[in-house]
Amino acid sequence: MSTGKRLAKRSIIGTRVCAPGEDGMYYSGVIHAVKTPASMAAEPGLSITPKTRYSVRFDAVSPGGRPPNPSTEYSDSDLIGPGFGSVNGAKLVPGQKVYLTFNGREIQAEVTQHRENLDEVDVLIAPSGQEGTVTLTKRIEEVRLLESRKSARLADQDTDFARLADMAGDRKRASSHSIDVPHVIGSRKRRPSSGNDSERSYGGGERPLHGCGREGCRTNERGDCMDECTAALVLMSLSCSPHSPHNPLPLHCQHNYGSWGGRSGVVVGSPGAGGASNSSSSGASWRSGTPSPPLSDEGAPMTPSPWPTPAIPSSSHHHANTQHNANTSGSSSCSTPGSTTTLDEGIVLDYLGEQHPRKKKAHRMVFQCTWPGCLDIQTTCAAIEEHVRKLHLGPKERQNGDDNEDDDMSNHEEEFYYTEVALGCHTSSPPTMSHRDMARPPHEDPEYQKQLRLEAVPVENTTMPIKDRSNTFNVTPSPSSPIKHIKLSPRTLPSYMPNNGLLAVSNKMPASPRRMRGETKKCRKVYGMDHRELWCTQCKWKKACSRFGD
DNA sequence: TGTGCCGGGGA
DNA sequence: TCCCCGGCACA
Repeated sequence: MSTGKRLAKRSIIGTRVCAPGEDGMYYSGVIHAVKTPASMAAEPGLSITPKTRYSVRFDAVSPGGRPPNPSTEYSDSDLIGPGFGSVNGAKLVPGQKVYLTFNGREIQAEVTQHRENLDEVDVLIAPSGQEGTVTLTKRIEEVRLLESRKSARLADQDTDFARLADMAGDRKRASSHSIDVPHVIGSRKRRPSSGNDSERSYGGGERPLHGCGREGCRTNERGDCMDECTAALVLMSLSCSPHSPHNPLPLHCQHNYGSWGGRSGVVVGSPGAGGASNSSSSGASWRSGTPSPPLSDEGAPMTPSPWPTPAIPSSSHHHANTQHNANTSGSSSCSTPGSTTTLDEGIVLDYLGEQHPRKKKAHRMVFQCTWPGCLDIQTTCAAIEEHVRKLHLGPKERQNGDDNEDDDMSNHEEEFYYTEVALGCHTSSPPTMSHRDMARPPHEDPEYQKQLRLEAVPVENTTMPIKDRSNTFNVTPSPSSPIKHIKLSPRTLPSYMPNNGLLAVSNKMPASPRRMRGETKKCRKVYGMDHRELWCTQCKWKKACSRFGD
């Protein structure tokens, strides 16, 4: 039975925190007692003073660990967690277990070195889907001592309390000894749109600094800019047609909907492949691999049919009837620039202004492997995929499973490790149809895309695999066209992005995960109350907008 | 006050 | 699971 009221604040008891053990490592646990001196102990959690001591019930520790004595009491400065200190101020010793977001999912890592002067930590990870371990250098604020256990829906938003624990903690309350009631899991308290909001669980923010130089593309104090840029650039190269011939969803949708190689329940809230199902209303949809919401209930997404679809009813002027027959011979993953991509719920991205799907390509495409250290070039899509598969991914990556989307997800990983390179083509950006401009998100603006292309050139002048291999983001050196093709791993999409994450790309990347109100483009605003039928399902249900969601 | 959307509930 | 909506947080 629900009262209909939600608690705005909760006791600090139960808050997950980390406390230092005798070995210098931090161990996670839950506050189970708060002791405030003198008269203020009546209401734990609300009467906290600098002298308050906290008892922590530590989680089970793996063999070899030396958790602190459970009877140890800590002051707030000892603890790391929501409402307490942040990992920024912690000295991480080698062997310290940390969590970080890698390829859109949270993984556990082990600190090998902490360079306090640089605020960097070297961590050892064993990414799923890869053999062996990988050493990453992370910013200290990118690692978390607490495993994120928030709901799936929240997992891709910045309310990752673990991050808040590590990040927001000191940023927000460093100046005060009085402990505000922490951000508690499940709390519906709105996130402040302050600086710490930039702490998103970026799916691919594993790279070191890699600024794109675009002002609107803030690097989030680190290198996460690439994700946003990449996502934005993908708009221009949605020629990354879905791999599976029978899977019509745009790439981002597929990946966000799909499963991600099922790590058995270690980490809740680590959207793997896409890491971006923000709009999931059930909160568990991506965990179960179930698309949520369905692609469209009124829109006209690309149909599974491999042949051209019938004309789309003109009930919506947003639904351009420019479906492109993507069933070109050969691998469907070989994209065709200029195809009109239908995004979520009927929104058609007519990127690059190409209105003529059958327009002959005036250029020749080759395919370049982007696996780190490998720049092998093949002339066919199949060849490069084979190359990637055999040389880099290994045969195990390939299993003949076309029976469901999940298989598609995992079976086409090679797609992410090569890039299509055009040799001497020219892509112009004619103005788009004006009636579509009416509801065009900024990223669909030809001017914006043009700007993106211009800006991408100096940054990615050569094919350059990025450290995080999932972000296979390449711009060819072709002189005639700044950007020919961009392969974007599904994991590249920032995890805060909704299912149709691409639509969320804006020419202004706000520091806040939520758009500022003024710039919010939600279905309600775009279509108005009068055209509620055009709203995305989520908006209709008063859920997080899946179309223009951020 | 309008908006976004969480959480819950009914069908 | 779909759909709706009360109500909270926020601008």
